[in-house]
Amino acid sequence: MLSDRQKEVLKLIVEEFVKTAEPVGSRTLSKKLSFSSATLRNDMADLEEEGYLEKTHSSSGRVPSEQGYHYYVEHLMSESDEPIDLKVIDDLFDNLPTDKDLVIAEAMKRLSELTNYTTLALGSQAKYSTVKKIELIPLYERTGVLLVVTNQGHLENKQIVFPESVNIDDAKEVVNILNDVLKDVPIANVSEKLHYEINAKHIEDLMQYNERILNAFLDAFTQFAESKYFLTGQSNMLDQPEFSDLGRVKELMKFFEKNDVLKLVEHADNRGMTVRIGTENQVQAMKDCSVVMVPYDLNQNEKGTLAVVGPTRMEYQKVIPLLKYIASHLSKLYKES
Amino acid sequence: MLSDRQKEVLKLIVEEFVKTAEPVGSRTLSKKLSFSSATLRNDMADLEEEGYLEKTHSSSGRVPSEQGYHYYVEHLMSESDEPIDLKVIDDLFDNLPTDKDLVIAEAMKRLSELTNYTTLALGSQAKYSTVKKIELIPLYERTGVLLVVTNQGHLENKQIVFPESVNIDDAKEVVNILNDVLKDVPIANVSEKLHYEINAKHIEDLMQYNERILNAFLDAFTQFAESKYFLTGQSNMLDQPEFSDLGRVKELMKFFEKNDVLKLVEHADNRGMTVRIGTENQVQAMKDCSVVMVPYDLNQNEKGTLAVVGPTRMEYQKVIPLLKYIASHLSKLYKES
DNA sequence: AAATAGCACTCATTACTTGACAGTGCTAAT
DNA sequence: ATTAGCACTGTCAAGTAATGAGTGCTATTT
Repeated sequence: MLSDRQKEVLKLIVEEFVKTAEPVGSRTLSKKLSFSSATLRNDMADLEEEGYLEKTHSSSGRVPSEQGYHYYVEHLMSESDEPIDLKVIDDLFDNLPTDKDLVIAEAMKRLSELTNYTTLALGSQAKYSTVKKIELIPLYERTGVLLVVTNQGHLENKQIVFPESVNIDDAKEVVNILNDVLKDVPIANVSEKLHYEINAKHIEDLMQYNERILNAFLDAFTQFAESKYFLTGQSNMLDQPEFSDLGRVKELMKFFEKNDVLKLVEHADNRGMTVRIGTENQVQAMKDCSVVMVPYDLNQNEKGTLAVVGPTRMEYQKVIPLLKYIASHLSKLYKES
Repeated sequence: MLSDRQKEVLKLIVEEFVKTAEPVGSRTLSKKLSFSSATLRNDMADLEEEGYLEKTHSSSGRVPSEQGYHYYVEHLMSESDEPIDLKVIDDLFDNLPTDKDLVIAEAMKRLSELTNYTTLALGSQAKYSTVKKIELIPLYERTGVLLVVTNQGHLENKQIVFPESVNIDDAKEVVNILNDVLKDVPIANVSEKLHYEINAKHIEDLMQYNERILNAFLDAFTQFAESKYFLTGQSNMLDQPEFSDLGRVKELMKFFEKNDVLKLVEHADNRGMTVRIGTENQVQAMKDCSVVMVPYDLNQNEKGTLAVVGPTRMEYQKVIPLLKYIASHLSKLYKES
């Protein structure tokens, strides 16, 4: 068990290190706590033994370990002294853009500017919704736009060019049949359903020489399955002193460029905040980074995720309330509509 | 005027420097050219005086100047010795995805992998096309998706929530009127036209208490005006030795993250290749970078732009033919449909 | 028993020096 | 016109030394 003073020491070390990015020594602490540096050195040695602190080298000050950060976030963190400025966020929700995706994107952009970290948002994932309507909008004799709309208002579109053998009325006929067959079918089951019904409804031949439409159609569904995400403020990380090493920077930027970022928010607790610190992220490039995730409601069944990616030495005090604030705003927004 | 030998010297220096990123000295050159180093030193001094070469410090080898690169690209560059591998590109155009935007994105992705530089593509810009169809797809009693399709097959959609005072039939009525009024109107003129017609057609009151629809609608047009672009392989630049300096890296990454990248391809010659070297890009962060741009046909009136962004020390020999090859493929693709 | 003062010791960081080396420009010889 | 030879210049890497922040331990004080 940690003594009260040890807790206080740990808290101060985390906060000091977050602020300065320099290992914290006993002298610094003794200025804030009315104990001599020797006394605090003993506490620090104990905290290190228990795994809450680390040294960068044998005669350096202490730095919080991953365990130390966790303990801080879960037990020691208090309300920030300077109250957080929510104006920029409130302003957005007071003057909502009409496009919901834009709300998320903009909120996360502002969050990333406010915190100087990178933000990641997972919006509503089309793959969990059902087909509402399929439509073919003709443009010219042989081109048209194929639309698929889901009950959640997601939309995928494909421009298609018909082969000469197909006239637009045939194509419309196919679309009508598809509408009948696929209405209210969950996106995930479309492919299966389609194969089954193509036989049952004897539209096989119509489909066959309309292969192009079928393909465009299947393509649209494939794209639904890809989850869209918003990643903002990648370059903010470059201002963090932990990325003063070129190798690290490369590694991180390449990681951000890959679509692997989504792995970061996998298996997040979708009922409350998740904090993953350093190596818990299971990604080499992120071993000095923390990810704070908060779920938000998209509708009764579905949750999205908002996350902040920063150095382990992150201003948790500031990030966590901000994230929760935005998540609750978004949840409310989706509930209303 | 440059003597033949001087041209040869310039060519070799450019190619050697492109390969090694090290200033080229007279000894290196004399191994490839059967003249003594002293002779070549004289030529180098002349080339420097004429502005084709530079020194990094008083006793260093020579490095091409911006003018030197230009001369190389315009007069000295020859076919690459090792023929360029077009397999990866051909493969894409042999197995076309149904979505055209995807073709561009994928082509540029492959180009960026092939060259290890960053690529930038400007696709067809909706703002130059005309309104083909406006549609409202109802989802539930009070929500729907508003669609605008252009003659080029571009599409913008907005999910909208009606105020209680509006029923969906009213909304549909508005959409019908808009369809009449805006059909074949260029996107750029929509706003003007709309204001004029709202008065003329006496739909003012319908519109007024349907403000939300009108806004969603105007939003859709605003989004059309934003040009979409594809930027790929940003982190490739980090492997270039010119970006071994953290400050530079930061600057570049921040530049890529802003939407300013489009400035790079502004005023490009849309009839043929444009090469902008170093400071010609008018962007601080790009002062050691070159941009090679090639236009491609989207249709009779409209051109897109493909560009490669790399260090000034770029493999022009490899990049230029590849870019042209992809541009011609894309032009053909758009012509067919 | 808890807290503190004092001291030897450990690393990291910075500044400075040095030698090796790759290259130049110039002059004199071919 | 070309080349050999040489003095000179700047960069880079390795080595050295001084500085300083911080620790652990022990003996002493409260």
